[in-house]
Amino acid sequence: MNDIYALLEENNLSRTPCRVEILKTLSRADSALSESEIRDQLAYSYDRTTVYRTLRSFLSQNVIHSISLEGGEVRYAMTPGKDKPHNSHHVHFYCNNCNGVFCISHKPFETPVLPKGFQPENFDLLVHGKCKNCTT
Amino acid sequence: MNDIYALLEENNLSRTPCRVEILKTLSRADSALSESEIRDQLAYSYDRTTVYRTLRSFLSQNVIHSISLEGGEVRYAMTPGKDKPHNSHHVHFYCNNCNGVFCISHKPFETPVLPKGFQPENFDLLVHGKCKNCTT
DNA sequence: GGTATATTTGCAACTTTGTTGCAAATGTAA
DNA sequence: TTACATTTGCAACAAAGTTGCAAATATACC
Repeated sequence: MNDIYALLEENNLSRTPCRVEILKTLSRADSALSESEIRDQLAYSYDRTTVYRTLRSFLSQNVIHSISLEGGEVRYAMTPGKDKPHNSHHVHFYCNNCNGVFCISHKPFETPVLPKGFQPENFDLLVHGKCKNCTT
Repeated sequence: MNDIYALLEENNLSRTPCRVEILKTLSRADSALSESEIRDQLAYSYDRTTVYRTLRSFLSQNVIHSISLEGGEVRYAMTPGKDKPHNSHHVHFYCNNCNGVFCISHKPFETPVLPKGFQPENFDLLVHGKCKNCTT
């Protein structure tokens, strides 16, 4: 709980109930949540717009990050180790079975050689498969 | 043009003007297009629903594939080498400058070790940076 | 604690996208 | 050319993205 207050303070975000609630929800979530899942899991119901805007401001401060799935679905999760030096390699895992999305911590991974003229800056890898809960 | 007819035939899709148009549009596109970009570039205007459904059927036949960007934007592009053996590694490049999305052909790339219990099936890598047209 | 100021919320409104049902139009095969 | 299977356009509605504005709330200062 203090972590959440600290996180808000670090990012110059005032401590409002909606913000605290959303961070609590995302913190306790096992996997990344969609906007509507977040809304459904809030203890108190906030306006759609408020949740939308709160997510925007968390995103812009890098308090949370979004993961875009096939077909355009978007999920949100706490940004792990926000304070650590910027990491340009991100790995997420999508479970074909339970539809869960997990942030995978990892060392920078090998990246493919790109055609002449392409200058890479960062890498988002989405791995599809079966997650730890679904591989019996 | 004959390629397009052949592609439709191979996939048991009847040769309708809308389908031919959409494939022509995607074929001549340098980068992946959004649904509305496709609609705008068609020589004749088809109903939104028709374009939507046409894209669905192309997707399900793997004639085209979709790329999901940050924030949930979706782009579509021809599936290169649809007939080649299934490739579980996909690489796309998003240009931060011109917003173009490019399919990158490549050899299978090294993938990071996943935590215990996660069973990978395929890998989608989205590289952000500057594309060949924008690196002066 | 009380107040002034800067933020955040809720609500209305509107755009775009995703999606379905249905009847009319079109493609395909015989 | 007919007969049947598909595809299209249109109406309709849900969900998501987005903005403006006034009311409610948080934060800083006395």
